[in-house]
Amino acid sequence: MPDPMYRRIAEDLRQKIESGELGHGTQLPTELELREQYEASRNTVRDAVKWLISRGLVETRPGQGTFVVEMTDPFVTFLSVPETGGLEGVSYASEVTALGRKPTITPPRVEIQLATGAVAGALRLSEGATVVSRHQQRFIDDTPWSLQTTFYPMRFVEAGAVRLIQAADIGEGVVKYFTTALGIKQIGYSDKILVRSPDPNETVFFKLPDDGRVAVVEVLRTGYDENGDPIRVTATAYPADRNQFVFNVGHVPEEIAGPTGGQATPANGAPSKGG
Amino acid sequence: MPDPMYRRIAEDLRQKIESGELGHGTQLPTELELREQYEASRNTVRDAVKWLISRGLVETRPGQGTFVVEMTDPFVTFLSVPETGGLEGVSYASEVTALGRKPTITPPRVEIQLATGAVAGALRLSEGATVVSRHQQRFIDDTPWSLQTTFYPMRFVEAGAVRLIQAADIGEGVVKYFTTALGIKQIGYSDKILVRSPDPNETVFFKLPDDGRVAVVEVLRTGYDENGDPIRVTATAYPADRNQFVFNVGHVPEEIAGPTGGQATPANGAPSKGG
DNA sequence: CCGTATTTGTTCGTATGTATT
DNA sequence: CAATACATACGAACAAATACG
Repeated sequence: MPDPMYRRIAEDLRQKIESGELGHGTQLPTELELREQYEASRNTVRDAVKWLISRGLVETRPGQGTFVVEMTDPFVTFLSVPETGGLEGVSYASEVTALGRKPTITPPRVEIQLATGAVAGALRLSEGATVVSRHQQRFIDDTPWSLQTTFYPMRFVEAGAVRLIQAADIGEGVVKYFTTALGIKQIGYSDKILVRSPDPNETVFFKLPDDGRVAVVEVLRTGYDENGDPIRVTATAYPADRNQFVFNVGHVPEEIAGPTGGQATPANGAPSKGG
Repeated sequence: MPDPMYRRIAEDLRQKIESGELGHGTQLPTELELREQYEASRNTVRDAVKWLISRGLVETRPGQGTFVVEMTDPFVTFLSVPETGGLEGVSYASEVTALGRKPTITPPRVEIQLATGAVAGALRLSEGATVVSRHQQRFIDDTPWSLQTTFYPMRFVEAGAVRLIQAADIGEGVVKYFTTALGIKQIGYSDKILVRSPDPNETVFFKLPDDGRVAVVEVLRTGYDENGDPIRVTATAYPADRNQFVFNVGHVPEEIAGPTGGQATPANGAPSKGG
């Protein structure tokens, strides 16, 4: 018996789940039943269930039981632009409706702030410089989907882009608005993607389990003008368990758009025999 | 008392960690000391510590104690190609050495397999068609960094690209080899990024904690030729806690290369006042 | 190398609270 | 209201890993 008992119980249940013997949504035996099946104490079977929870394989519902998690089909976000059409022409709304879902965006919450570390660095401002932040919550089919905050240097407002500090959506997009209002063109952007644990706000908004099991993907997009100067930085947070991201480079056939369904790992594992 | 006790203990410790009162690498009070400080039982303070572990804030070392985790500075992978230069000209090795680290790649493990769901779909082959897989383990400074498997349709081998089925690295890159050997040019690729929990192989190779807390980022890259036909699909898995990914679109200034250090969320949270 | 103290890991028992049916 | 099922909390004992003399 190399492994502790709660691990052996957990591996046994895991095998039953992954083999399909316990399908999505089905209820596991109750703690009392597991205790009898494995001849362990209730605390020990609870440790096994906790291990499964930390893998995202099951969830517990007080008063009901323990259930194999249902897989929601992931939403795919395109972070690159189609070859045809201007830079970043597609908006959030068009991305989503194209897939037959109903997008919602809250009106922006606008704040005037002092730039801190990461934002100041990305915008090449000194710490403490004034920036405008515009924060929006985005939903798909009434499900919370992402939290987005964009930071702009205050000089753009002073130069006449006053709609930045109005709490109303800029329908045509800020990129186009900058072109018409200021003559500033965004000719490129850089996306940095990282995965981290959610902060308390994100946990509440996305209704994530409060054990921090589900990570968030943060996409940091910095836009540049013709002089190579950064004109804005956008931080968007997505729950990692319901999102995928696609980048196309060069020429890619059209059909590679919709969700392709199965995303199981194509055997990145051990060799068929030996190691 | 709204929250359970173990949560209040955990939040208190969390606050001490995030405020810097408990710096990286420092030891937390022992379970016995915590039990005295918070007047709770050992099991309760252990539940609090488990909550911190699941957030990746601390780690326990049997026989030693509980410690605030050390942050390793993340490695940045560029998934887009520089504007100058051919499609996908940069190789893994040059990406890494440019940042002053020593890359290592194992010789490929070559297998002949039957295409399954995801791979068959991406390569537009029928299920059960023959494919060649080439699997490599990649290290940086002797730290396991990624697991990569590329799948090619067998027809390329039959057409003369015999080096695909040799267990030796293809120094100039498979993309270039395809051009010289077969006259096939990759004119674009599509990257799909997703986050999932590690499988047992990845847990061992990356030395991840066996509680599945650290996710892996999987990058699925499908390459296309001039006819829009897929010529290969590469699946690369990275531990989510040590990696970031950068995509550049359009024109982006040169300096946006090195690790920019701080990756704290730039305030995607609640408003300064109210909700 | 050995033995001891310290610290976390595992397992059991028990009691009580809370959510759902 | 009662029954069921999971959540929290306490106490206890022994095992395993580590550090130190």
